[in-house]
Amino acid sequence: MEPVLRDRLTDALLANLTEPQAEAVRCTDGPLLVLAGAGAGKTRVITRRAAYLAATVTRPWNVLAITFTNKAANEMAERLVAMGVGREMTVCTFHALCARLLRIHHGRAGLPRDFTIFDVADQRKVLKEAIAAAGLSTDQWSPARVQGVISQAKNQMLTARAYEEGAADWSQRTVARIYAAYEEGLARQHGLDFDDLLLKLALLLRGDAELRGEIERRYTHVLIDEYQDTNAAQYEIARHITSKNANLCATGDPDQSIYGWRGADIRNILRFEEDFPQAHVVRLEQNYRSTKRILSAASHLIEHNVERKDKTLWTENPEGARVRVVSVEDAEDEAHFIAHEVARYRAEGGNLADVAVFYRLNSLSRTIEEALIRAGVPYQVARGTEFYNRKEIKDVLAYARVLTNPFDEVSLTRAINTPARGIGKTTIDRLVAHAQATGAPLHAVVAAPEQVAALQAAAKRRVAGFAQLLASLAPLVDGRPREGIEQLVSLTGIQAELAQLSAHDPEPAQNVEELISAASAFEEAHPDATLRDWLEYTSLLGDVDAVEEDTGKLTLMTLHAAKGLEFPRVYVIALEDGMLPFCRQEYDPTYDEEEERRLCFVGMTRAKQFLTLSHADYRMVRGVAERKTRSQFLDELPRGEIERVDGGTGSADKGRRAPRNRSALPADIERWQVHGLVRHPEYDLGRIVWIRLAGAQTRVHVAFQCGHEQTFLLAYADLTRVEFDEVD
DNA sequence: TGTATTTATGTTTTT
DNA sequence: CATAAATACA
Repeated sequence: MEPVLRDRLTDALLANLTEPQAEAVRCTDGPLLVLAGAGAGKTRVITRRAAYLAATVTRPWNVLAITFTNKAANEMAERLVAMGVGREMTVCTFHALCARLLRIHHGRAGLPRDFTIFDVADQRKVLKEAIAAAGLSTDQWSPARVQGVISQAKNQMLTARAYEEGAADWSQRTVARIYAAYEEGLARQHGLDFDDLLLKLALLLRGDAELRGEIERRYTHVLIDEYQDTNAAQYEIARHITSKNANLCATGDPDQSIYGWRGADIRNILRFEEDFPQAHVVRLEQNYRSTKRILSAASHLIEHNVERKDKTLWTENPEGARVRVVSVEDAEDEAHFIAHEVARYRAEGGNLADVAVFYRLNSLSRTIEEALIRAGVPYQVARGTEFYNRKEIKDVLAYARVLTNPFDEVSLTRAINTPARGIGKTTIDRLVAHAQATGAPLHAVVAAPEQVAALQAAAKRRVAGFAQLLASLAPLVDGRPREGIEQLVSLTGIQAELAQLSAHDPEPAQNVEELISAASAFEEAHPDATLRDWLEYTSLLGDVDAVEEDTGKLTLMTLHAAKGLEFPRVYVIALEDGMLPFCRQEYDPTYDEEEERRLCFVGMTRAKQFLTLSHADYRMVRGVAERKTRSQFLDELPRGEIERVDGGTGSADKGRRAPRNRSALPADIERWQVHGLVRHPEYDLGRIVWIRLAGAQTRVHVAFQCGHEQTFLLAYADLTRVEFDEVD
C-alpha cells in the first residue's frame, strides 16, 4: 500500500474514538485484553483494530479474527471490505476455523478426507446405536443425558480413553463404554460432531509442532471475540496458535458469560493476565448504547453477583424513560399487551425492526407469535436451524450428504427409502446385518446387494436400483450448489412426490424451493464453491445467523441469541421464578444463579431507548397452568428507575381456555398412596400401582377392576380417592 | 411394507 | 404440548 494512502487509512481508523478505544486499536504488539462492558463499542473497536493491523504491521491474510457467530463474522468481513481491507482476512467462528483446518490437514489429524459434520439428530442416532452396542437399554441410559455428558467431556478435552481413566464410579464407567462405542460409530461413518471439531483440532495442534509453526507463520495476529465464552478446547486452540507470536487480542466481558452449561470457562478471561504477564489491558466502560436508566437498572442487577470483578459502566446518553415492569395474569395477556403496544407503535410510524422480544426458552415464543399474528404485526424468529430440521429438507440433504460421504449411514439409511421405494425396515436391517457380519461398509453392501443371501430377489432389485441412482448422482457434489440440489430433487423423485402432496400441503414443496434459493444465494456469494462446500456451510449455521436486518419486522429470539445485538425497544418476557432464573427442579445440580443473572443482564443491556420486563401470575408449562411468582431479579432493580405497570388482566381473547378448575392436585394429595383405592367416572374402581410425585406433573398409575390400566396426570385426571369403608 | 393412530415420555440455553 | 416410539391396520 502507498504510504500516503496508508496514513490516510490509519488516520481514518483512529478517528472518532475515545482514548481507550484508540489505544485498543493502536496497540499492535503483544497480548492485549480488551475488557469491554455492554454497549461500549467493542465491535467497532475490534473491526478497526483488525483493519489497522492489516494496514500497518501485517497483511490482511496474516490476521485471524474469531467471532462467536457466523453472522458476526459476515458483518465484520463486510465492514472490513468497506474500509478497503479486502476479503483476504480470515474472519470466522471457532467451529468454522476448525472445520477448515481439519479439512486441509485431515491426513495429519488422522481423519478421512470426506468426513462430514453430524448435527444433533445424527449424533442422537449414532448414540442410540452405541448404547445398544454396549448392551444397554435407552430406558436406563437416556440418549439425551448421555449426549450431554459426552459433549461436556469433549469440551473439557476428554477423549473416550481419558474419560474412562477418570471414571470414578460404575455409572461413569458405563458412560465411558457408551462414549467409546459412540466414537467407534462416528469413526465408522466418517462423522464428526460439533464438539469434535474443537477437540480434534486442539489434539492435532497439541501433538504437531510443525503445524503449529505453519499456522503461526500464517496468522501473525489473532483476535478472539467473546473470550469469556470460550471452553477448554477453544482455549487450548487459542494458546497453540498464538504461543510464539503472542499477538493475541482477546475481547470480552465476564458479566456476559452465559455459556457455562456448554463448557465455557469464565476463568479463561480472568486469567488472561497470568497467561500473558506482559499483557496490555484496556477497559472500555463508557456505554454508547443505552439510556442512563436502562444502564442503571442493568448495573444494579449485575451487582448482585458475588463472584464478579468490579466494573462500573457509565454513559453520557440521556436519562430516558423508566424501565417498565409489567405484571399480567397469564402469558396470553402478556402477549396481547406486547402485540398491541407494538401495533400502536407501528401505526404511529414506528419501525418494527426497532423492536425485539427476548425470552429464556424457545417454547415461550409461541404465545407471542400467535398474538402478533392476530394483531397483524410482521415478525421474524431467530431460529435458523429449525428450517434445516424439517423433514423434507433433511431428506434432500441426506442425499447430498451421502454423496459427499458414502460412509454416512445415518444419511444412507434415510435416503434409501425417500421417497418410498419399497425398501423398508426389514430390508435395511438385513443390509446392516450383512455389513456387520462381513465387515464391509454399508454403502458397499448397498452397491452389491446380490451378495446378501438373506435378501429376497425383489428387495435386491430395489436396492440395486437405489445404488444405481446414487452412482448417477455422484458427480453433483463437485458441481455448483444450486444445480446440484435442483438435479437431486428432481432425479430422486422427491420433487414429484412433493408436487403430488402440494394440493393437500404446499409447504414442503415451498421449503425445498427455499432450499434451492439458499443454495443459489450461497453460490453468488462464493463463486467457486461446490455443493460439498455449501453442505459444510449449512451444517455450521446457527440460529442467529438467520436474523435479517432492515426487514421491517419485529424480532423474536432467546436471550442467548441476543448477545452482541442491540435494539431501540426491547421486551424481556417471563421474568418469573423458575423461568428467569431458569431452574428445572429445586435440586437442579446444573443451576447457576449468577449465570442466569448475567443472562438477564445481557438481555437488558441490548436495549437502547425503551426496556420492558414482564411477568405473569400463571403460565402454561408443558400443557399445565402453573402459578408463578415474580423473578427475584425484578426485586434487585433500583426502585427509582422502575415504573410498575399493570398490564391488565383478561384483556386477551382467551376463547378456548378451559373454564373448569383443571390442573389442580386433589386437596388430600398427601393421603394418596400406593395400593389405595380410587374411582374414575368411566373405569370405576381401581387400585393405585405407583405414584410419581412431581408437583403439577404428578402421575399415578391405576389398575382398575375392569382390567384397564392407565397412567394419569393427577392434575387433569378425574380421579377421586376412595376410603375402604366406602366400598361395598 | 407403508401409513395412521395411539401412547409414553420428556426438557433450558447453541456452534 | 410436542415429539418420538410403539402399535394397529390397510
